[in-house]
Amino acid sequence: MADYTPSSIEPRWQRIWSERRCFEVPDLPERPRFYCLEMLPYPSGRIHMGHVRNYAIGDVMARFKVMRGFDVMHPMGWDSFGLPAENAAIQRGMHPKEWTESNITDMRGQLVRMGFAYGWSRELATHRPEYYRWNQWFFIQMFRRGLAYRSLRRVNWCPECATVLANEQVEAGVCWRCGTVVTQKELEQWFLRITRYAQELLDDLETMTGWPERVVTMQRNWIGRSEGAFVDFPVEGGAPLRVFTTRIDTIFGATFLALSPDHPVARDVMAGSSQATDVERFLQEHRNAPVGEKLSAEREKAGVFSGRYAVNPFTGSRIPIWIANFVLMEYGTGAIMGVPAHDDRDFEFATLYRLPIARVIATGDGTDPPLPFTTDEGRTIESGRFSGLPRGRARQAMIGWAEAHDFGQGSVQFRLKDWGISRQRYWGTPIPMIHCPACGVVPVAESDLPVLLPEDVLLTGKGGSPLQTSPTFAKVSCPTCGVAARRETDTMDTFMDSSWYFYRYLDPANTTAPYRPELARAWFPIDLYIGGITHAILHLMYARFFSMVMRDLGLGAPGEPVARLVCQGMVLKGGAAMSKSKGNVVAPDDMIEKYGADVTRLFVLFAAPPEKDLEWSESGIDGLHRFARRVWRIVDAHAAAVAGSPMCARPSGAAALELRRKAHQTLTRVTDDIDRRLHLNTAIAAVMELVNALYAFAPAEEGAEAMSGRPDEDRAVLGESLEILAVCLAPFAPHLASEAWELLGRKDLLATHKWPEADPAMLATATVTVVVQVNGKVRGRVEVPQGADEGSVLDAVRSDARLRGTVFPDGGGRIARTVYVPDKLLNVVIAA
RNA sequence: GCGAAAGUGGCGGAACUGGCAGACGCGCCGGACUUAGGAUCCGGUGGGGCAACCCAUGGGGGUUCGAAUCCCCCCUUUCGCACCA
Repeated sequence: MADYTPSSIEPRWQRIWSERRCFEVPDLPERPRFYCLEMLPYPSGRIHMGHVRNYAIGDVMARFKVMRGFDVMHPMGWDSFGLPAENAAIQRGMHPKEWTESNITDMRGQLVRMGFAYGWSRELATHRPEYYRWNQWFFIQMFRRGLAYRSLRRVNWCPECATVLANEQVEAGVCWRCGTVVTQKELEQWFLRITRYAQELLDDLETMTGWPERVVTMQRNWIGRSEGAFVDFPVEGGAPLRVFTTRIDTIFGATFLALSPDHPVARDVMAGSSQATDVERFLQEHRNAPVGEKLSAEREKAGVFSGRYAVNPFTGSRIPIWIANFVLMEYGTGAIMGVPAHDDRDFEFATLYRLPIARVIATGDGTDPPLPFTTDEGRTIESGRFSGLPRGRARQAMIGWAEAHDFGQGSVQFRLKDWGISRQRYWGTPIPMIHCPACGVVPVAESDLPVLLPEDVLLTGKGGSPLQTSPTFAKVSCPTCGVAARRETDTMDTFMDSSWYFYRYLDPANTTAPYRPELARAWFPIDLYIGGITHAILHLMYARFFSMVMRDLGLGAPGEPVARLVCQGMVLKGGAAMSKSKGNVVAPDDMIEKYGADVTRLFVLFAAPPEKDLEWSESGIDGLHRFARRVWRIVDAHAAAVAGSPMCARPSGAAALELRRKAHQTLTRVTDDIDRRLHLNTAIAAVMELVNALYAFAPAEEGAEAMSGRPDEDRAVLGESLEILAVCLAPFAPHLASEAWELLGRKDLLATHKWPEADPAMLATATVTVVVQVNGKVRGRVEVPQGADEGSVLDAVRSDARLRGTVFPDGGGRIARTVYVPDKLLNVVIAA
């Protein structure tokens, strides 16, 4: 008997799958299609257990659908632009491209060794010009449609390194590299107008039933739609101030206005007033506050009186204008009306600075709750002609009044902001724009794409955009008028790269278009997309946005690219995410060496359902190793004895019939668990049960000799059951399953073998066990023919000596009623 | 603070539509085979009485013939957002 040696089995099958191109699909599907996608990795150097889990889940689905006869698009690629490559370059003097390409080679090898069924001919890497030229092309299309524009934006700035910092590079308010306190600076940046699609992005969420509820909720909150109104407050001796409010029904209680310290008129409002020096000091302090602190809700409220007054357009009363640190410039208009009686924040602020508090909402039952009263109940009071209205009616009436008198209008605001894509980084897609002194900002001619990332740059981690250090890159002549002009030296946010890559897989070699639209029409939407919950908001929002834009560009994209989304949980060790800094990393390569790829796959799939976090456990993986060896031994022991046995659909022996039932029931369970429920852990549990049943029927230790003395039908059923075992295992442990298939004498490839249908006759049993309850408590069980009616079950209960006394205490006189669920349960209710 | 998800044996988890709680695996206990076992196989394993029975799915209430599952309140944990006017 040979040992189970994954180190010799696995590479052989990997070679066969690759040589026979088992997982390559035609550009246009010829059979029913299934697009199975996993989030592409950043090529950091090594795959980790999180990747293994993510890709193992996708691989089960892809392999299963291949066997079910689908044309399965199951591609893999590399999200290969990004900061780590640049840092590696700075630290080790290696070019980012060299570092990235070498990592890709290593990681591809690791994925192959895991036995994942990718169509590698479609592999892409986003740092390659043949890919990123289409980022540039999309950018230009968006620019032409007004979807890309320039604007000032505050960025994190390290004065020591003289460089822009990404949010991740700001640690507790200081520069990650040199520890200097990070300040803010305004720079001209490129933006994509995702807000144009805000309403559609929100509306579609209602229909996205294939997405996890929590992701839908997160996206809805992120879009953050609120209905309200703009109101202009006249300012004494100045231009009116516009505020946004969702609570215009409380406007009669507005006792102050508050401006964000970042509001463009904050400085002007107080010019010449007696408060000028106080305001100046306040603004100065605000500007110097560390970035992290500035946005925190726990921050103490603070403000300063501007010295000016505005007029409430509804009441005509004079109210002070304050500048307050809790007012955000980024939302609404950067100015608010303060209604302390009906807003927690305004209340806190008014209390702090002793501003008046005026109740204008009452419940009308004489038991008005204490202020601030912020719920949506009640009616207006002290609100002039609008008094006595329910909140909703008051809002309508007041907006109408403001519109009629031309000092306000109803409006919808979104929390979602336009997407700033400029990065002052090297390792990204160059933004294909040219700054011409005569024509302004113009796009590079499409025939000149791609704008190649220059090689002759200095990477120091200091200073502005690295592309500026190239002696040749920025010098260009204007594509419109020909005069000397300057090339844009910023690069794109790498989220651009990952927003549409799943379309490029369809047509990765296309040199004249990002892809052929008819291919998108044939393959989209993606049937199953699997990835980490960390991308629930940004990546998936951008991907949806891009898909809408691509649809509107006539590229055959559906508005929503992903039909079903699965977010797998994290892989933990010792209760914490595996990370280098914690030193709790388990390397997939070590696991392959120790247990093999199949066992590693089985473990990550068995230990927890896909959506839950998975706690790594060494003894847990031992259990799966044992299981794999059990499978191996039972196949190895009986393969010779069962080879060539004809099928036996209706064995006469009880044990053989029982085994055949078990095999076909397992097939049904596994099929349903994978296809409908995506409960991969219970699918594996079902296969384990089948293996246990096989051992009970024909222990491996007795081997071929014992089987040779058994009836033909035993050998036939054993052979069939072993084949079903191989089939059921094929998506999870494909190498072991393929090897078993071959041992059993099958000449075709299991990976592309047709997934069988269970024999319906084996799914039903002649008799069923019906649970007998008294008043809902289990009192026993009876065996009855399947489909038996209530009377027969009661007869069975009466003929059971033990049950009779419990169920019919005085011959049945006190039975109030019975509840019968056919083939399942009989509940006898006995009156007290 | 707001929002979402989850809470089941010693552990990971199962129980699909309200119908036998604890599938499957780990661990543990016992047995077989053995010079030996950290290999393998077989059996046992929620708790209490050790028998018929009783108790048990974070806690408390409710709906129901029947609740891990549905409803209400509370507790705990995790995640997301965090002054969004």
